[in-house]
Amino acid sequence: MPRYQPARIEPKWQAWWEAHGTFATPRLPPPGAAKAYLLDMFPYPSGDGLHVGHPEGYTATDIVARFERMRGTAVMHPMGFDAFGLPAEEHAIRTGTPPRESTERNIATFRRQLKMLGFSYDWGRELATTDPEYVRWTQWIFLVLFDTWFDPDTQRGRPIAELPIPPAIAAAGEAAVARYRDEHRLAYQSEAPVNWCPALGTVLANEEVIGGVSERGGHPVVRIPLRQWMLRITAYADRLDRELDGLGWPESIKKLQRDWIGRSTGAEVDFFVPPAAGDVTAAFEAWKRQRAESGYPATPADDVLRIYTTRPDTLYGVTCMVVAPEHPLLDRLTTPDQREAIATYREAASRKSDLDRTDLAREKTGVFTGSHVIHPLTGAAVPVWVADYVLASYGTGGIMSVPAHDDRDFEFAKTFGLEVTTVIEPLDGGPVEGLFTGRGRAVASGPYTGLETAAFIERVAADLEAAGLGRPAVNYKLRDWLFSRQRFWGEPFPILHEVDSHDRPTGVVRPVEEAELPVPLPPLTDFKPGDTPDPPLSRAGHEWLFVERDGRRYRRETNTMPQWAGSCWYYLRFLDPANTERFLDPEVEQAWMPVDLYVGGAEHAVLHLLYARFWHKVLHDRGYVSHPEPFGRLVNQGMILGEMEFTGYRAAAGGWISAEQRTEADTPVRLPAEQVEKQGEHFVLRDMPTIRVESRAYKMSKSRGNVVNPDEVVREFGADSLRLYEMFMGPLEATKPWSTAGVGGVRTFLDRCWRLVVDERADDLVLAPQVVDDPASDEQLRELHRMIDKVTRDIEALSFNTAIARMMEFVNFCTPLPRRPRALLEPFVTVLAPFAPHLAEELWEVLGRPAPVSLAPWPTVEERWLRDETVEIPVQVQGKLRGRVVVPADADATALQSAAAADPRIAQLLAGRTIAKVVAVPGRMVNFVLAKSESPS
RNA sequence: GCCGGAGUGGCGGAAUGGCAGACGCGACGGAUUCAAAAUCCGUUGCCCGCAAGGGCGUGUGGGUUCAAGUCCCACCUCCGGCACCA
Repeated sequence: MPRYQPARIEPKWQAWWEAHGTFATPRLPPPGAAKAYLLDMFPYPSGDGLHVGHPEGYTATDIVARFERMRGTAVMHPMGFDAFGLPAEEHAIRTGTPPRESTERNIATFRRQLKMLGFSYDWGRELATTDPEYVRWTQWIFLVLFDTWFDPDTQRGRPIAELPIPPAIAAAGEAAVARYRDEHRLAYQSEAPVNWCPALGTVLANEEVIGGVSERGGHPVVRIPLRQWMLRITAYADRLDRELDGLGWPESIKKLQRDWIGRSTGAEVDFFVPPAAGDVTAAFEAWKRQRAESGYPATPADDVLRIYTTRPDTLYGVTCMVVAPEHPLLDRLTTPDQREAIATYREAASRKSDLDRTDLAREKTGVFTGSHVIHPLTGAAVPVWVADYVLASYGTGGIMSVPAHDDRDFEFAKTFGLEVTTVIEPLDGGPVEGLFTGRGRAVASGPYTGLETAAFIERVAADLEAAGLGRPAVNYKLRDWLFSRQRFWGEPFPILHEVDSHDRPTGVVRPVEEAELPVPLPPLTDFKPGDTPDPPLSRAGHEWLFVERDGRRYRRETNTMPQWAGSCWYYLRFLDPANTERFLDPEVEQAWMPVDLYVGGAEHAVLHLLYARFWHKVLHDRGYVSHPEPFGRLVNQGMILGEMEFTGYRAAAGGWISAEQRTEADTPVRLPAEQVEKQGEHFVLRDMPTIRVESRAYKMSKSRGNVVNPDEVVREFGADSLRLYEMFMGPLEATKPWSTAGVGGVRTFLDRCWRLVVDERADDLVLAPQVVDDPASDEQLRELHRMIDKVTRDIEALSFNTAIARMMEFVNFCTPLPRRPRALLEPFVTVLAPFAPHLAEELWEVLGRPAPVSLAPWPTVEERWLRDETVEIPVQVQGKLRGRVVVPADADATALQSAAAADPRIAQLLAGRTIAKVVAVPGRMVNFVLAKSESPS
């Protein structure tokens, strides 16, 4: 009884492929062969094992990989693990198990599950970001960043040794030069405010802080400054933005990245801060004269309040200035009688996380500093306020407030009763009362009155620059990348801090020699965070912590890198995973890069993809990689939701309550599909049709209990069924709900494929008696070649659902055939192979062909079988379908028309009518348009 | 609020401006069977009709076109993301 048993054949072929090295990739593509680098976003090996979302993208790339291999392309298709990360560390804190142990266990689970699904990875290239050899090169790349400065003139990263040293610095000695270099490196240290939660003893990410307290436990969080490693990604902001242009990425993802980078153009303008005593006008005039001579300074002295605006055309509408609570000039601007109010406000602001401060629902707050600055164009005195809606970290940390033409300024002015001065009118129509944020024409703007926004901006920026009062400027929302974490389970920084005889840092930093890499994690038994934001590594033994070099004593950097570090370059290491001499052989890099197809979830649209592009560009600038961009084509697989659910609501008082009337007090109850029916737009209870029921699929989650486990699906249906189902569900990029019945459907299809070839009633595994060596008929060949053609084109377009539908049609065509020619079945099995590789290998063997079908040549489509001799053409009268005629495939418009007119039914409809026009599209359709008022009734 | 994406049978979904609903699930009917499972064959958008046939139909309202799910305008709903960036 040889039925289709995936549990028997799947492990068999997985073992076969492994034993024969079927998917091992050579170091370089063979001469003359095309190459394809097909990459999945490697998973974080969580303790829960694989989720059904993982195999969706993995199957898609695997089908392409197998397809390309069969077409003779050299395929790079690797897999690895993004294994540093928080969950392993928290598990370690709870259980005392070292993170490396649990991580290795989880990787073993993931590896087993991935192999169970028959993906054609070259497992010889497997890597984990936690492998000491991998960490070695991650640290090495950090040292490249440390050794690089960004030359704004050429827009490229260059070796720090090439950084021009200003004469004044050079004259100040070696220490000053070293400091100057440190300030220009792409990896640099700075004091940055972080969210410190004393109760949890850890620093939290912004996302982990809600309403000023920790997400977990609800403990207070304070903002404290901490010395952090930063990466100067902002230097590359412009290139990261512009170089998205040529990429084959979804436009939506490009836009997300552009919005994240947030490039805006406008102008910087200096407002004069008058001296506390003396003649303000005279001082202002003197300042202007001085500026006209010296020009606009790159960094503002403390006699000006510098602001950035995207709308310099609203300069005449400024009614106040607002600075961030952290603004450096705030002390100087605060008058004695306002000192206390300002101090209180600042203190309150410092306690808030960024998240609270940007809560839109909140009323605007602020305090007047008591002082005024002088408007550079009008000479008017403008009051200066402090408010936390202005962010210290963007632009200059201060703004000019134009209530008439900016939402936030308008709201602020309303709250505090400040003046609103209209200086822009819409191009169409007259003045607008109150707020108008659009572009338009300037009014009451001195010499600029009457200019339209664009012209105004251009002129005023040029005038300001000529007068040394401002200049055109570009700003980015993107901030430098805070790169250090106070965590154990991450890559240690290959950095040494010089210490004095009392182990106090001298401020001198020294990179670890390349030959000494990797810097290993120290052995620790206690991973718990402490009472201070000191990283766990600071509790390492002295033998790890302190080292001597050239007679000086150093303490190791005890922060670790964030999880993103490893995923920034893994796609490069896959190409040359065993190289002990360098991170990647340039010959190999040039042969395989860039990645031709990168598939993964949209949750990485910004961070991972932006960080990886940044590192790649630095490596490119420094000559280590040949392409400026790593990922040529990107596709995001859609999310797989849980099964569709029907939810009714039980009223607190008892009985059902209709879904649209429910309140928080009513209890949701999950209903079986039989109790529900559709009525018009909504689902209702079958027994009580007045009660509406919600129908929706939800994201899979443990708490909802709708998580589908791939192990169970494979056990019940087989890996090929899981692969095929996930591809058949719908378009790769769409969000779609899981349906176990649907898995059963594709399993039935695979059963039918099996029976097409195998005799199920025999005792042994033998060919079905219908399988014969007859030549295939013309009709059969047409069916076959059309199927091959469609599947080929659909794989190229990643439209796997329709490719599978076409294969199903082909099987439906073959099943009733009493004689099934091999010439039909063998090409079908090869076409099936990328989708259901185990079944295809087994059928290939039953057909008596030499394994593996996985490397058999992809069948060629013969054009002549795609053409029909006759076609059925729809005939319309007045655009309505009224009949069909069969005509030769090459019939022209005239022939079509006469054939259609000859059809009895059409002739009857046309009898006695005046034909105004006939539209005949050869091979498509015929439409008779009747003269007006003559439409048949 | 802003920015994406999507609205097509009971469900998942097909459809270069040219026969709406391919393919699958479910449902119904038949064959097979002592029976059931499995399998095979068929029907299945809605309404009227015994039928032939006819009418309606791709979120809503308008428009372009011989012809619109597809193009244009306005709106509604759902999903996802961002969110005081001056």
